[in-house]
Amino acid sequence: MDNLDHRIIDHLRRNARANYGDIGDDIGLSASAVKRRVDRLVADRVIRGFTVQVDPEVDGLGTEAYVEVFCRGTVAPGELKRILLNVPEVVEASTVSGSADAMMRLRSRDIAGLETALERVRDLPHVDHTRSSIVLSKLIERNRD
Amino acid sequence: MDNLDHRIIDHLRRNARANYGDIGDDIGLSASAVKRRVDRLVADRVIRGFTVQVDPEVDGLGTEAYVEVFCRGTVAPGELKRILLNVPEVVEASTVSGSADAMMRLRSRDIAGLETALERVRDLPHVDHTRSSIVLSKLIERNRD
DNA sequence: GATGAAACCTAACCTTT
DNA sequence: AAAGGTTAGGTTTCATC
Repeated sequence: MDNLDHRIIDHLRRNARANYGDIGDDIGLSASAVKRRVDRLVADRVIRGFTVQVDPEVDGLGTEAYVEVFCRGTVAPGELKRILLNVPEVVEASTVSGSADAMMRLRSRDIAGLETALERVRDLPHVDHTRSSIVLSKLIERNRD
Repeated sequence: MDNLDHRIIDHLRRNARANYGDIGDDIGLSASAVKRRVDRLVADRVIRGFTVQVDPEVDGLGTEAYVEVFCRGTVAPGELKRILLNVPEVVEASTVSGSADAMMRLRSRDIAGLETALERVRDLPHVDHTRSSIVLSKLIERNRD
């Protein structure tokens, strides 16, 4: 992870479909040297994937909520992950410090979709209750994912 | 924006560097038909850009927290946005339903960086207090951004 | 959807440090 | 060894039909 790797990542962040020659021209390496570095970055999981930024309206998932999950007793993170993966609306989930066991981000078509997803989460084993904050309007979104 | 466009976008979400031929094989179109559609999706700004998902440690932002913001009185969303933009650690912010006025996601180098960012948030005008949940481990991350 | 020329990817081989 | 450059082939892109 030297300076050249950082500059390659910067370039790919701006355009993940850039060709190796152009990246190389930018940073002063040959195309094949760039390819070798990109391959290594992918193999080392420094680069997790190449993706596309899409107009949110497109997939009809305009409704979002932050939901804290409170469990009964102690639940291992792996177990929690396994059970939360059953709810497709769960876009993100992390164990957190504080009184909640986990924080999730949910995405759905509309409020009704959110409601059914929340019912499913509350019916999962170990889950005691949840506490939701429905997103009213997005103020800031600085993409670094 | 028909079903084929959706399937192209799904494919690109999984791998933004996929070639047109492979996408075509997946959905039953020729490479050139796929290219025309992708070009159109980009021109129409349905596809906003192609980017890369990188290990957060790489840019030294391995520590993450969800933070609820509670304000004194009522604050307009635009005003809240303006003041939160002053804190670079705020990666995401939304107004939310419930007792908090906003939910933020913060990213920083380490816990100390999080602490100073939180101090800055609490010192902003209108902000009364905050409630933080520091991420211990990420369980799920289904990318839809 | 097909065609073909230009551009690109990629792996093997060579050079340099 | 480790990292970059060069070459050459097969593949992909992309404008045109």
